[in-house]
Amino acid sequence: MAEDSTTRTRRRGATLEAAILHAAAAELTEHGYAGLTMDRVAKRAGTNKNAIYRRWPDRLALGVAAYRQLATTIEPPDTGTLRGDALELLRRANRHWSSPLGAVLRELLAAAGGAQHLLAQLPGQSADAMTAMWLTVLGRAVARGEAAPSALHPRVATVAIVLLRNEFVTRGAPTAPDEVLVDIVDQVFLPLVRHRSPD
Amino acid sequence: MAEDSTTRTRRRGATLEAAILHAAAAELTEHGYAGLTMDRVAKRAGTNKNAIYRRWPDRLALGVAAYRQLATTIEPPDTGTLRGDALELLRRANRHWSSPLGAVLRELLAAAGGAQHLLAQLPGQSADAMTAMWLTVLGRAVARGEAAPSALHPRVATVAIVLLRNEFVTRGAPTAPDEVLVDIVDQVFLPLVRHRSPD
DNA sequence: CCACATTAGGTACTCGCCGTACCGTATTTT
DNA sequence: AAAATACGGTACGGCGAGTACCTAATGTGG
Repeated sequence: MAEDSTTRTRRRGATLEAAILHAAAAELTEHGYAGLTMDRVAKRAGTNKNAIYRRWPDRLALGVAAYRQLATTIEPPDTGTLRGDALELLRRANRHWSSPLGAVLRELLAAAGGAQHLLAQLPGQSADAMTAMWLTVLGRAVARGEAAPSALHPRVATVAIVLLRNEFVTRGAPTAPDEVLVDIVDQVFLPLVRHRSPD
Repeated sequence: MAEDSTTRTRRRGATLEAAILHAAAAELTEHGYAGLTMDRVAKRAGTNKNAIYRRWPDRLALGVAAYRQLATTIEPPDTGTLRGDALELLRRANRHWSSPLGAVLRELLAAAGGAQHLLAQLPGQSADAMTAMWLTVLGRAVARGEAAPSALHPRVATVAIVLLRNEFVTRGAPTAPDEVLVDIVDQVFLPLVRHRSPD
């Protein structure tokens, strides 16, 4: 058949799915989740809403899937000191949550409410991954004698990151000053993991 | 004029405002914020949307105002021990966040995004009020010698409640088991405020 | 190489709900 | 009594989610 400039072979399957996700990710960065509309995604992907609804049940699911495209997974740091590792982790989180992408993440978290199956798909958000990272860092510190073994406790290990997240939730803060991160580490995290009552 | 059964003197001003708020509060408890529609509130209050929009700029503002009707302000406990006070505060928060009203609060927080002027109107949510309560309790503990004076630090004082809130945010948990509260107090809060590095 | 099953594309539609406009009428104020 | 104010009724514009239905392209198995 005639291949004029606007005609390209019809996409299907994985190709089309990738195009939709790409379009959704672009819309997400430009307009946020609130401004993510199915019609615009469809138009931008050069297709229509049917193709989207055949793949994702609703707007939220598409939003989560598109966000995953944008988020990168991270490796635990190893600066040699617990203080350095903790600060590095907090700074990474601070950068991410301060970025437009962080704003999108917060919108998605809000929209997901308490739907675990969706929350679990948000990288760096699944409580398990975050906890594992802090336990890794803390485990090395225990081996170096920088922290008490009894500190290897999920709730203790993640105190710092939880406190930082709180800064974003309660203050509507766009970004947390570095002093806050230092404060969290020096006033809360390090005292907590160092001197622990023998229980 | 004839007063048949359906005719009552037309309400205005504060009377009407109270009726609207009452209706909105009822809708809020029955359907949550997501299910709070202006049309239903108007109908339930026996008026129409005009009367609402003359008073509140949009649905969110009405939702916040209605929530305030439902939420009660609280006094700091005084059980005689820091552990008792802390547990009591956490249990109160747990009860509230577990209740339908707590779900509404989370919806409102999500919808408000980072709009301080609205966040500030949510009782028990304004960071200041919460912080003040914990500092009060902690101050008494310091006076009793149960905690180090250096623990009188906003971020330290509120650690426990922040951790509990985190349970609700990350797990979509409907309620936190009491063991979690005890764990937070004994594993994190008390160790932190008791043995602090002289710094 | 052809019949058939899939799946994309196009379009139009329903539905819910926010927010606004207009206008007549009751109540208050002067 | 007249004027100003605020309520009540109703209708409407707009947007966006999700659905229905049909046509056309693609791929697959015989």
